[in-house]
Amino acid sequence: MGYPVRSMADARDIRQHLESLVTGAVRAAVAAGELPDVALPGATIERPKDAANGDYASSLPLRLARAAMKPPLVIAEVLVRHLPADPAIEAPEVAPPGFINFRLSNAFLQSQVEWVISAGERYADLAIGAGKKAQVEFVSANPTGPLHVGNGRGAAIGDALASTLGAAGYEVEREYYVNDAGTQTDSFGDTLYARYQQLFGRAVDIPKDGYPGHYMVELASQLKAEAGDRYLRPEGEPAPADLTEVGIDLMVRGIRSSLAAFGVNYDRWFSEKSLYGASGVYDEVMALLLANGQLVDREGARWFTSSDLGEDKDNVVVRSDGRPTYYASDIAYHYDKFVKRGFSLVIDVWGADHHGHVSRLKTATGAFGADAEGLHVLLYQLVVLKRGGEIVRLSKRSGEIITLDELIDEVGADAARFFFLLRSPGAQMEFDLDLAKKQSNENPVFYVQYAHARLAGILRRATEQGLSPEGGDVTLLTRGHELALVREMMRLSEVIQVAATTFEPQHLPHYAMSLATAFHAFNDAFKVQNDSALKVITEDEALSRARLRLVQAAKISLARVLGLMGMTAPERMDRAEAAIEG
RNA sequence: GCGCCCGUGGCUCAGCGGAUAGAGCGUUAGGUUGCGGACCUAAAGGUCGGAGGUUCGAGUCCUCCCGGGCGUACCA
Repeated sequence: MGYPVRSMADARDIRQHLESLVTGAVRAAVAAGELPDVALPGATIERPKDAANGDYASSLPLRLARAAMKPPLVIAEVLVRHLPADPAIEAPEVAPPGFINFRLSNAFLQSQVEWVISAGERYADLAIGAGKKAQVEFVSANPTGPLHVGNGRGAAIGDALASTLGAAGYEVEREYYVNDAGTQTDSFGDTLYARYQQLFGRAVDIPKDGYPGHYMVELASQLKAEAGDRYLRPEGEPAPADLTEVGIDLMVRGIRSSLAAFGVNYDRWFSEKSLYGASGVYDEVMALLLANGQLVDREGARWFTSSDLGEDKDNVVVRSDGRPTYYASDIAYHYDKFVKRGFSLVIDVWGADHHGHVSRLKTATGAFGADAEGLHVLLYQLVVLKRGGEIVRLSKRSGEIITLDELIDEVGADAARFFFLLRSPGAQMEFDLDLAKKQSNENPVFYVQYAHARLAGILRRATEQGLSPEGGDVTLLTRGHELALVREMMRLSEVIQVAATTFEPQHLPHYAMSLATAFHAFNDAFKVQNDSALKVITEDEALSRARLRLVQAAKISLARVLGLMGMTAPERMDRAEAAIEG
């Protein structure tokens, strides 16, 4: 009762707090002549795997043993003697082979419930990106066809990463780079015109390097429906000059709505073509590289002399026909990102088939004077689809793809996102369509969302009974299942910190599952034992309010991580017919 | 050939150089007539592809080998 909640550290800096306690103990031990004056390694506070070893542990004695010429256990005991009492933790313990284990005090854990509630939607926000501008560019698929399932993986990863960086304090922008210039755009336009002409009864073949997919027929139909024969030219004459652009715009419109259906909204759609327009970005960076002596004309083309900068070979930036390559566009684009717009952290989310491009882009980034360290290319591996036990390989341009729209239709955006995020980007993943749409306990998506719905249900029920969490006394929360839930809630900031610094969003869904587990176990504990003293809502009103306070905080935590993943946090679950018939 | 990614229980995959390698699904044995069981508890199941090395300590770092994927364009 009356514990000075605000004066304590919160979950965001408890590790740092413990670290400073330990280093303080080292200084004290050195001053007392019990330890030689040795250099300290950093970051020694860890999370023991086994809860029996406490909430946090320091391995400093193990690291110090050699330099201090003393056994780790002896060092640990010396340090523990010099550790001051602290309200956030119980008495530290020494454990072989030389750890110092810390257990958080109940008072501290209880205080976190209030902390979470006061932080609300911003709970677990960090400041590691404060004052820095970050950009996440993702999907950026060619607007020559609809998005497929693989693009969905990039969308889920990029969007979640952007949200996570936002939570870590960065000012974040989401961007889609529209490849509306270049050779693929041309053959797209040629295909579109061929399909368009076919609709008017002309016997025209699509170009051999064109796009055979059926969606091009649909696109032509859409064009005909919207514009009639306005784009038709006499037989044998070339397509009207603006047809390609109109087609690209239609395609981009479709891509934009697919992504919106997936819950992804961009701050900016950046046109590749704009690099060559009035902005003058392309001319500017090329002039810069030329002045640096990093461009040479050879064999009729213009080359970037990347081999001088450690690359395997030089690369063409201007073809012999005078048109810039994709590489040239990308150099200009990243010049725009770093130099023109001042992002200090730039993340490109690419499919792994582009990995050959990473190194030379970084080299170019350094060449125009930006800090290439600020550029992170996050590669994600292929998606293999599985349906009915069969593997469906996604192949580009085969015309036979499974679109993102179809995936959303079939399994829903939430489930698709969760499964995409669950796997580390670097691992090839198998996407089991049957599992993802299964509305049963085989599906972890429902497990997590159900936990949130249950939390909401409890609060709803309490309100009906005239009970609210207001004024709940958190110091009444002393049972194992209650405190275990608080411990799990506290991990969120660590998860955000790891995800935001390693750019690995897979930590989010894994954390969401264990938070849901902690809640389900808490929720179940009192039911199983049929012990009225263990119910969330009991005759004991004070205890009920305290538990509701915890429920409120848990709901905030779970909603936060669902939000970071771009998933909805449902107040109730709608059971679909599929589950009932089964 | 060279370069990058991946190889962890039956399946799909986590695992910031630390203490007995984890989860979900599947399997087995229980609980649960519920503030929404799409729940909970427990068990069985792995020489972390192989061999060396660094370290007080290696699934994690280094080298080599094996297997799978991708790249190695004046395509993107």
